[in-house]
Amino acid sequence: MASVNELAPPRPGRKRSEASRQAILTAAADLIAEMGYGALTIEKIAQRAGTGKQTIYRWWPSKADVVMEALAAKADLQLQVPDGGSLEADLRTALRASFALARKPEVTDLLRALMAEAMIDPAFAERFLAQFLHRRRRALRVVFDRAVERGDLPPAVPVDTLLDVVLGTLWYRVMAVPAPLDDTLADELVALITGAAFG
Amino acid sequence: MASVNELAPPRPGRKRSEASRQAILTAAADLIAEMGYGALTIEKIAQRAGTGKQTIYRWWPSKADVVMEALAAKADLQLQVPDGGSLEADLRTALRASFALARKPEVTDLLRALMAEAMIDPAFAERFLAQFLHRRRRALRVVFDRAVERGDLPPAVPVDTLLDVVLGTLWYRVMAVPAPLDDTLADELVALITGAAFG
Amino acid sequence: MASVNELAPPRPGRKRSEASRQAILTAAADLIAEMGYGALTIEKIAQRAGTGKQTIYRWWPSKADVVMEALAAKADLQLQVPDGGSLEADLRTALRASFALARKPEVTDLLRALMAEAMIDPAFAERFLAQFLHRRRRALRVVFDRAVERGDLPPAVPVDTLLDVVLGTLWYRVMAVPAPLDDTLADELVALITGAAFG
Amino acid sequence: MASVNELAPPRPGRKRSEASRQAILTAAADLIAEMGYGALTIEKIAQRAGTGKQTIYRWWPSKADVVMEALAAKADLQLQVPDGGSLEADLRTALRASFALARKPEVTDLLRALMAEAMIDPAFAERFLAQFLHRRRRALRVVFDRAVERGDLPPAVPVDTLLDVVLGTLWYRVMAVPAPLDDTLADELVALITGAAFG
DNA sequence: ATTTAAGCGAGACGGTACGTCTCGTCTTGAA
DNA sequence: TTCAAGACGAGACGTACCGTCTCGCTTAAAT
Repeated sequence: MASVNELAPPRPGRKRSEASRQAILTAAADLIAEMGYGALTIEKIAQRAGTGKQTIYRWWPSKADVVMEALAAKADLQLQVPDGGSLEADLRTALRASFALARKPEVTDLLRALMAEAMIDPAFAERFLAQFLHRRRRALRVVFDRAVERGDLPPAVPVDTLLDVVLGTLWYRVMAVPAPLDDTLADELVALITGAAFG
Repeated sequence: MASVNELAPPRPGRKRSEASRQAILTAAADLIAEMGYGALTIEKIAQRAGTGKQTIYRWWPSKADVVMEALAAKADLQLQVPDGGSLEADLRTALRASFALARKPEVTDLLRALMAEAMIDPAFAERFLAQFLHRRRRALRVVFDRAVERGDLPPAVPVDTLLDVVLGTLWYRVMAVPAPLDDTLADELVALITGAAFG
Repeated sequence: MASVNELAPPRPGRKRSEASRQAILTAAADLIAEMGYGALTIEKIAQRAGTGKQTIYRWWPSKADVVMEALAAKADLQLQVPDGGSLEADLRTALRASFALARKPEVTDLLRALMAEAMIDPAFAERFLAQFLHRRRRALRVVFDRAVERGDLPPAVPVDTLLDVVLGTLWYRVMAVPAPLDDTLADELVALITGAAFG
Repeated sequence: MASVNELAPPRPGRKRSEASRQAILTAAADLIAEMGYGALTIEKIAQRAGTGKQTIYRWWPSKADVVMEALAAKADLQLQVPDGGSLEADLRTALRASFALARKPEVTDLLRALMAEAMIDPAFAERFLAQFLHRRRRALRVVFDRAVERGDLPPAVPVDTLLDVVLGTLWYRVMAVPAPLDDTLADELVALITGAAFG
């Protein structure tokens, strides 16, 4: 997105400070790790980053958007699953990668914070779904679409529901359950989905 | 909770006002419906309920606990699933009932708010999990345990993972997806779980 | 001032803290003495006084009103001039007293600050004129009215202009001139006014 | 003012823009008339004038200095009183001219603003007194000095006090009193001063 | 003609204070 | 002892300006 290479209109005035941007994202992530999202404030981010508050308000609509960009800096949002020949192989690959990312402690904290904010602030929810959740959902969907084309799944299979199942399980463990997001869970989900008769 | 039935020692002084308790729960639920959980404050609850703030602080540790009690007043937390003879029947019954409850708009709002708060406030998370989430999880677990006993499921089946799948899907739709929590989804989940070979 | 003794309706809730009121007035006066009115901020007053900002905003409409009340605590606003038998005697008494008050350094600072604010903020100007300037002007006016009754001044004398002359000179020295507000000036003004032929 | 006439070393680089200077002075005066000095900011002046903020900071040490220069553009600061033959005539001429200038609404606003700023900002006070107040005071002083030479006033008369009386009355009406700065006041002051016995 | 040195409009920057909002506690007098 | 009311110390909110610092660009004197 935002490939503004072609005709970036040379606006007047001083350029945005990349150093400040980085300092703000780092400060936000560090503060969440130290004291939790509940205690995160714009003022603390600004102070820790050594910037003015206005520099944050100028570029991000809310502190949750700062956190979302901090996550994007940590996690490649573009999930790519090469064709492994079967649904089972592809799904295992995709889930293990997703789980490995989501269980990294500094990522888990950010995920929880973002989902919480999305449930509280509808305006942010829109941005979070569009820029994060649905992006990854679409990436995972190609695995299922490929399986349907390949014949691994019957054409009538409710792909959206399968996505809800897989992603729901991931998020449920992130949010509500102490059980780990490990390869075992990935394999169990793969077995569940590939083992179901569907019909 | 705190079943003060057995031996309520007759302490001196004025009794707790049940009218105020009800007014507070109602005010909290109404305000969430009107302006969202993000705009909910203790002060607004007190003003709407016509009580003092201290009356809220005296009886609930946080505004999220007020909301949790307001939800308990709306939804019977004790899910009972009579034995329907098969896993398929029991699971369908349980899921349809759960989904019907969770998709009621005034309940959905409260669920979202509580889960959000649980992800932000670890102290509340503990109470929320113990008093709400795990209670319902245990209720659903008997359906699977019964199926294992009955032989509908092999003994080695990872029951906890199945619970995560079912409840995760429920929560994922509540939180992140516009798709409805309807009987179709319940049936698809039942088919997925009962259709899987498991081993 | 505002003797609300007669029928103070017993309002519910906590009473206003007299300790905080005093701390705020003292802090404001001290800060002006230390760093000047230009550097005075509500936040510094609150911090120095050990109160919250809201406690200031709750009781005073602006920081200038705090300063005005701090001045009232230092200077008795009710100027009383006993009848000395002649305009010359009364005027000398009144001016010497006024000048003695106004030249006290901690009072001079507050006077300058209040007049400055009155010229910048029309809403405060109204309060300052009504509650301070005109109150003292009226007190001085009785000296001249008494002189007219007594026959020391002809009935057609423009009393208001004489008040402007006397008070204008006082303020001009406070604001713009290094020359002192001493008894010499008072005597010169008395000589000027009682020596003029008026007619 | 800053007479850089003699040996302006011809420096390289772009010349100061007279258009911007005028636009800034005009914008400052207009904004004061529209919203009062209290709401005047450097940023609003720059925006209204269509200049950058730096262009203001480069040439004026504070916004009050901008206002002072805007006033100089409106009012000739050099008060000249030709010899009219008597103190009475000269003083009447001088006061009527001063009052006529000071009562013009757009001038009154600027005078109030400048005096207020001088009482708040000691650094500006120095410039204001030297470049404005004392300049006019000296111009008026020649009227009294001439009268002493001429014999209209006894040699021992406290000229400085008379200046304080006259200018104090002027400023007091500008600042604190709704009564007009009209010819009547001028005549009353002349009568007061020429009618006093002084001795 | 080219270089060099301001000045210019624009606007981002690190800060500070604003006036408001809400927190959780404390105080008051009535029930 | 609880209740409604409301003041209190605390501190974050989002905004407005401060005075400074780039940024490309326009000028104009010196090369």
